[in-house]
Amino acid sequence: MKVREEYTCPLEMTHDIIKGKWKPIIIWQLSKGSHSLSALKRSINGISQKMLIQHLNELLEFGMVDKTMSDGYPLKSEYFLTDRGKKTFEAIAIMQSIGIEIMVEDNRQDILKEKGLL
Amino acid sequence: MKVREEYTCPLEMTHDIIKGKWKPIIIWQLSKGSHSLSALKRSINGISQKMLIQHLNELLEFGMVDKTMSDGYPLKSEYFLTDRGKKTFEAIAIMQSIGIEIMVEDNRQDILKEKGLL
DNA sequence: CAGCATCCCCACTGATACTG
DNA sequence: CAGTATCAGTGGGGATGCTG
Repeated sequence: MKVREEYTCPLEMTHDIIKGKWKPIIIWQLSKGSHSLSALKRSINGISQKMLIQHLNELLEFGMVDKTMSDGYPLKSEYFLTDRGKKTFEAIAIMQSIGIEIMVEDNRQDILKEKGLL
Repeated sequence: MKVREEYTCPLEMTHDIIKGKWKPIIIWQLSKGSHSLSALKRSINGISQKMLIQHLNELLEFGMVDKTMSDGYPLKSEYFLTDRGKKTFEAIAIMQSIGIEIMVEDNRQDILKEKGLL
């Protein structure tokens, strides 16, 4: 993932972390209790395993996510949000509420109702 | 700009709006009082005029920004946040504060001090 | 179940030059 | 000042197949 070499404003920092297509949803699902790769994959509509792992690794690099591994079989790894990741979740929660408002204003509540968000 | 055709979750909606490289900073600067193209360009480090206009137009499409034009010379146009844009600014303000925290934790306060953010 | 390696494409970005 | 047009590079995203 390509990030600016120089940050002239803190906003650029957070944006570089958030801008990946799947990152907000991954953080969202991590906070909702999905911790294993397979659970995350199941809970995120349309993501491929490769993209999931790639974005998780980037979140690891940014210190938003931490990971535990067991070495026995079957393999089991767990991802969870760090404090920094939890803080970032707050921003993502607001993004979620904005998305809901926009969909309501645009009369697209159908999807929200389907998902029990309304 | 490419967006998902189908939204399975409101978060994807907001993310599609925010993901452009310059959009958060543009919204930030709009809320800080830069309204003309030239003022925005001056206040945003490293943006080209083309990218500025392109992102502004996308924000117009999403209903985050509105615009007024006068037809005399010299040309004068003004961009400003809609209510929806102001709401989105709230999320961006949080992103900004997260960025500040990260830079402090990573001992990169130098930039923040330069800009009077600390 | 968890994760890596390849290959490919297209969308985003950016530089430059031109117009009202 | 405000905006359009064109062209080129690249890296993010996705499909697929393999490994422990």
